[in-house]
Amino acid sequence: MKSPTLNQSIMDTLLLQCHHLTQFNQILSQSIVTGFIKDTYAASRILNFSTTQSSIVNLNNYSRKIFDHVENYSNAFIYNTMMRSYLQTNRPKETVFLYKLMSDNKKSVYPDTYTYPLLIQACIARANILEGKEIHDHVVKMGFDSDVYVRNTLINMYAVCGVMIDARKVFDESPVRDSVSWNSILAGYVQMGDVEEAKLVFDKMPDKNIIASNSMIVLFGRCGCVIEAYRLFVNMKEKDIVSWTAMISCYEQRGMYQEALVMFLEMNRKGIGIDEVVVISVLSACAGSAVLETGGSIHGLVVKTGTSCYVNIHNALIHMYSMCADIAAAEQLFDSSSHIDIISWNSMISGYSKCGSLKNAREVFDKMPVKDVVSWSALISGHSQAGMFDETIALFQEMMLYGQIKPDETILVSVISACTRLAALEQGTWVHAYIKKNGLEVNSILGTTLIDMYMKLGCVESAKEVFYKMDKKGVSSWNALILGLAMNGEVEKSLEMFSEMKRCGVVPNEITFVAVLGGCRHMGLVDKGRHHFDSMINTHKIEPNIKHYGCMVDLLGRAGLLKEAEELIDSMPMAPDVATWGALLGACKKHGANEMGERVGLKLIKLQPDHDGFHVLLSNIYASKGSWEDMAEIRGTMTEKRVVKIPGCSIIEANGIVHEFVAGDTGHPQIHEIEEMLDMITERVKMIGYAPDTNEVCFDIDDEEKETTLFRHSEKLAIAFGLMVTNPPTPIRIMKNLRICNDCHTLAKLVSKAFDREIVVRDRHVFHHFRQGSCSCMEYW
DNA sequence: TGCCCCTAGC
Repeated sequence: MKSPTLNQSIMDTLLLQCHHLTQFNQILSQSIVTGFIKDTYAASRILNFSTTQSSIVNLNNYSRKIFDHVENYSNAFIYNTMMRSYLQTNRPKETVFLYKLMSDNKKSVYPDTYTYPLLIQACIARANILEGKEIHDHVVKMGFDSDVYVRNTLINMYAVCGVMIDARKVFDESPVRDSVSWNSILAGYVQMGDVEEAKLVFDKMPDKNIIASNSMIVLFGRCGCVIEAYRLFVNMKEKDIVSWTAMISCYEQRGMYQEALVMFLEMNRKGIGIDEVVVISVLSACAGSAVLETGGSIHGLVVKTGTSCYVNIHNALIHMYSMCADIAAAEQLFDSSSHIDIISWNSMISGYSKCGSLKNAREVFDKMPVKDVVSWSALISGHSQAGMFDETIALFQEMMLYGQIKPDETILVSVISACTRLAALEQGTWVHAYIKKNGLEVNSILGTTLIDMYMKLGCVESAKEVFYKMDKKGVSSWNALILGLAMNGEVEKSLEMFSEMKRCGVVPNEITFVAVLGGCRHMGLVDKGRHHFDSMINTHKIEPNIKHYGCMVDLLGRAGLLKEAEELIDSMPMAPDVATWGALLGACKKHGANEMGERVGLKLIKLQPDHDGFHVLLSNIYASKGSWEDMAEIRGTMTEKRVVKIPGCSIIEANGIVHEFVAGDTGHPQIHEIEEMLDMITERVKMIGYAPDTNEVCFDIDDEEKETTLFRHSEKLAIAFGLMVTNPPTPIRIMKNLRICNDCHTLAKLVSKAFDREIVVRDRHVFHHFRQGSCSCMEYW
């Protein structure tokens, strides 16, 4: 019986004015006392209120109370309302439970066409496709499968679960299809990234509504079809904020930040308005392009429109300022946050790293209450980019020891590059083993980083293995392989891979040609070098850059074609740099072209007065022709200008520790043993024909002293140490900062034979693999 | 009496 004091319209008014829990409780108790709640209409109003006004009422505490009071079950209505309440408050399990309750209730209430869409949504929320299929069977049995709402929800369910065959079946067999049916099936293909099928569906659509068009723009954006996205966008009869946002984020994701910003400005001019989504997208574009000005004015706009209170926008602003290297603005926002989100903490780490303030980055990191993989990644890659390779590896080890975080691709790439730079092969191999053991995906970037590491540390076979196992090889992967093979003396194989690359349809870029020409240079392949240089310009339409010219000058110069090399320098469209002249100077030294050498050397010293190498080369040219006075003058200039000859330095990794030797070094703790070993080496190699090549030491000193200086070359110390602390068949791997000298080269060849050990020396330019008395460089370096 | 389906960002 209805109370005279409470009816539907009074209740509606009361609920409209209800802003506090106490008021709600009054309405509820009045409904219960008067018995008004027994009516489904009243109960559903109260239920809906408690679902939508979660800030006032916690539905969990009330739903069953309200539901259990209902007596009038004339149809499924109250069940549907209840199911929707559960669904909207993220309790899909209870939605399904209620359906089961309804099916075996004794009041003979049956599900209707409204029940199934709710129920199917509950299955989607539970990601339970098996349950969904069961419901689909019920739908057919109950005869609701002709209802367009039910069918559309089924299409949607199959589509979001990725079962496009079933989605398509429901779609194709539908007696009636409305725009939602088309949109739902299209959404499935969009989600799968199936551009071809999506295009077919979209083309067939009778009316290309705004939702479908927006989805297509999103899909084109994700697949990188920017032009198609734009074509669709401009042809749309009407556009909404979603269309604009989709187009902007399409540009943003392809790195076309300028276009994204222009589009945002146009959108503003047209008075479309802004929301949280578009602001975040355009702030990402500002962050990506480091356009601080635009970022700042968007910040102003955000404050004006009051959207700055969203935590996501706050995060995006901090990220934008960090990436634009305006660390002060980022700090200000960060410090003013009432609650700091982990994304903002991470942005601050990246921001400090970007500014090179690694100390601050570490401080922020240490203060963080909870760290995720992004935090570690920002810190580790920050150190790697700052060239702090020891710290990069130490942080990685710290992270692994901590144990909670699985490294992501950025971290792995940073650590592997650090290993490459430090020649820490053991550590690098460990990281690779970790990747394999954990089945992590080796994508193009990670694979290329691994190839680069193995190649630069002289492990050609391991590099090749990585290359062949890669599913997607980018042009950089091929470049790393081609460059690496050439570096390791396998120039023929390198050029073969270059042909193979072209055969696979991969378009070479300018870096590829640096590698190819570099390979020709290492082996003195003048004709091949000329051929590739020409084909780069004429076939591949790549303008040679200064590096390509440098390679060619070096190649021609080394082959003794000094005049042609100098002519090439004269023909360069850009000003030759020190490396180009340096290559010619080196060639002059090699071929005893003292006149040209003197000319080029003096030019170089003018160009870069503080470079040690040119002074040394020039003084060596004077020394070799016996012009001791000129040489003394150069040495004098060097002292005057405080040009110091960079000492030769070799590093060798043994049992996980990197040992460094400098020429003339006496500081190593095991120096006495090393010297004894050196004596033994000398005796053994002298027996098979070694004679010290004292020409290498171009100081004006006597022969005996020359020999001693020669024996203090860093690579000799490293070889001796390597023989002491490693066992065959492990190769002795050494990295040298300068080029290996003639004498050390001869000695290494003989040691590899006399001691039956492989020695791998990476000098400033190439690898030398010494095996059984010969070297992979074929005497050409 | 009423209620049910499809679109965008980090």
